Amino acid sequence: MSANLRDVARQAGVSVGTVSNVLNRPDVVSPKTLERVQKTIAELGFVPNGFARQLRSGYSRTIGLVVTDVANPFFTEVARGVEDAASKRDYAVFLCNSDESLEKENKYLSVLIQQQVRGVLITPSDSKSHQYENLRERGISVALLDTETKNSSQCSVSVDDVRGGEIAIEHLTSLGHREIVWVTGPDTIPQVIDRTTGVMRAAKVTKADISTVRVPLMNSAQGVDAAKKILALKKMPTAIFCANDLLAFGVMRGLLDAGIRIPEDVSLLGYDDIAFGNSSAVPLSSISQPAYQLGVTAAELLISECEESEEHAHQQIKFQPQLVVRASTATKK
Amino acid sequence: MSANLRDVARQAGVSVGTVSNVLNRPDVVSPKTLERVQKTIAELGFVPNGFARQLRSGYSRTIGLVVTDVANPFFTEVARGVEDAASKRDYAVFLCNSDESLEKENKYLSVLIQQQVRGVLITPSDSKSHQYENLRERGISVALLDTETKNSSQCSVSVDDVRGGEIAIEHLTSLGHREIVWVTGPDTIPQVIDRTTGVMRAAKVTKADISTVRVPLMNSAQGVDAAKKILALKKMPTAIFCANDLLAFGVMRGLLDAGIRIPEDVSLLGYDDIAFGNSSAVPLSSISQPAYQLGVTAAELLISECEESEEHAHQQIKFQPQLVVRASTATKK
DNA sequence: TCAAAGAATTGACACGATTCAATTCATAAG
DNA sequence: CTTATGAATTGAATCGTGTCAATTCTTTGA
Repeated sequence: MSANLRDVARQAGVSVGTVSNVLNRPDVVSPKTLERVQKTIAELGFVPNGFARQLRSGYSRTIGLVVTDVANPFFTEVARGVEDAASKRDYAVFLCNSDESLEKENKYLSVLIQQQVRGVLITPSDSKSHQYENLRERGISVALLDTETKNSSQCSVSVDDVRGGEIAIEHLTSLGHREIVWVTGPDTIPQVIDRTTGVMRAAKVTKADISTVRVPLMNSAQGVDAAKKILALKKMPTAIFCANDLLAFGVMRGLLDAGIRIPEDVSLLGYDDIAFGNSSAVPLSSISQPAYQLGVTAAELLISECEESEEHAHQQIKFQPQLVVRASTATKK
Repeated sequence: MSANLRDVARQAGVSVGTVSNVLNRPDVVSPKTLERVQKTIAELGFVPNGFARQLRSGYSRTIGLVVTDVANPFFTEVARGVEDAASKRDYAVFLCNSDESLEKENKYLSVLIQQQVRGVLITPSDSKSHQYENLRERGISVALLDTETKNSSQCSVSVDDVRGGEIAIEHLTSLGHREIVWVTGPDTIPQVIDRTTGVMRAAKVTKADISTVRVPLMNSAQGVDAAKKILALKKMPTAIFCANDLLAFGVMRGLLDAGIRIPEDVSLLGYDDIAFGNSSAVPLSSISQPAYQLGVTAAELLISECEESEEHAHQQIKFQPQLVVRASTATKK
């Protein structure tokens, strides 16, 4: 079996306390012993047992990241940011996938509690959930990711989704579109709620006519379904705005297959600006979000909250979305 | 702070041993006490401390998954399979991203050792690595994912990459192509090695002429670079085969931007058959792999190895790739 | 009513690291 | 050569749970 602290101590001819010091406070041990112990550690291939360490210290160096869809490149980009930032601080990341289901989300939170994570970064799949208090009572920091928090008792890092919705409608109306279909997911998802708010607000100002097509999940298969629903409408819209790029790709495929041209017959706008956007059948115009940056910022914020819990001031950081125009949107003919 | 075993025991008026039995062997404790203790557990919101538990038992219910690129939809699909299967068995998954770097891979393996994972599923970023022995000595099971193992002392779940390479070249040559460019990654990556073997073998049989364009990473940005290199070639090929779809998307973009038509001027074939394939500018022909199934199978195999380490017989499972023809490949004119 | 068998419960010890008061060692000043 | 001081090292106690031999309680049959 693998070596433990005591083995190292015996081998190096020092006490376990000293070995522990070598690992955690190398400055208090003499250079000579330091070197000798480190050599022994290397020889035995000793790796400290994380559990024992954390059992004693009370804290782990692990954080949980709960996203609604790992298959969505937007979230993998976020995850990459989280992982890079965490790794820099020597934290490991548990990546969990809630699939937009509150049930799965709660299940994973339970698992994370058992794993005694130090903090959790979560993209809530439902606008109201009280499970988070539960975590905090256990001393686990929680920060909201890609969602703005209502109460200031927690950190959040988000992108202004209301503004994103506005920008989208402003863009489409500036191209002359007034008949717009808004393709979106369940109205329990925070991002959906906010983007809808922005859409409706901008529609009022620009006198655009919005009809909503709602699907249960925000992936590209559902986008194809949405396209069918749109084709079945009494009156075809002149523009379509989708709550994320995956939906938009599905809609695009559904429409192209039905012989509808983009953007000649209908303009199509996505949200997230995932990398594939410029490789799609018609390069997709979209609302861009700083995904990687979002992840990095969130992880740094969470870890700093974990480590300085007393003097930590909760922050709500909000990034601004940006319009990226490619080929799928054009002026109304 | 949150309650522990001792608190529950005191509150319920029993010993810690009994509470522990309630949790782990409820059959040995009397129904009356069982109920009382369970009620107390609920009242105090007690959740067992995973560390202490695992420290004592020596085993965690956690596995590590190391992939070369989380941003690649192929791997997120694999990861999804792993997670679903693990979750069914009550295991949590650490998802790590090696970015095709041996250094990062080793770093994550260290982290996984510290986290005392029960097993590791890994897509090696280099064909030879001895770190795995290190894990096994520590009692951590290791199974290879998406790579065939040479020695039968470990499990592996893979797709026949040699055959995949052959299928690809057979397809292209059957369309009349003889001048083919093989766009691929570093020849240290196992998949690259195997696919190259298949390519060369089939090329010999079909008398095709293969020239290789090698890029350091297998993502779509590198694909764009590869397209530039291809355009700079003395003689344009009539077909291009890419080691994965991301590369192919990049190549596609690079060529289309340069005014080259696909498949009229050149046929393009990818590998992985990721979901975007049918949404791309030109729907991409590709070699399909059962990604989700790969993940599920690997996780089940690994977990069964973990739990029945004595009577476990190592298995090498190999799936077969399949050709998916879309619009990016056509007969040579 | 009593003894024996079986069921239920107990509680000390172990897991492997961290912590910190106590001890030993090294150095410099008197 | 002593002593005072600070640096380095030690090792027992501790974290929260699982295990298991030992103990107590309950039931059963004569």
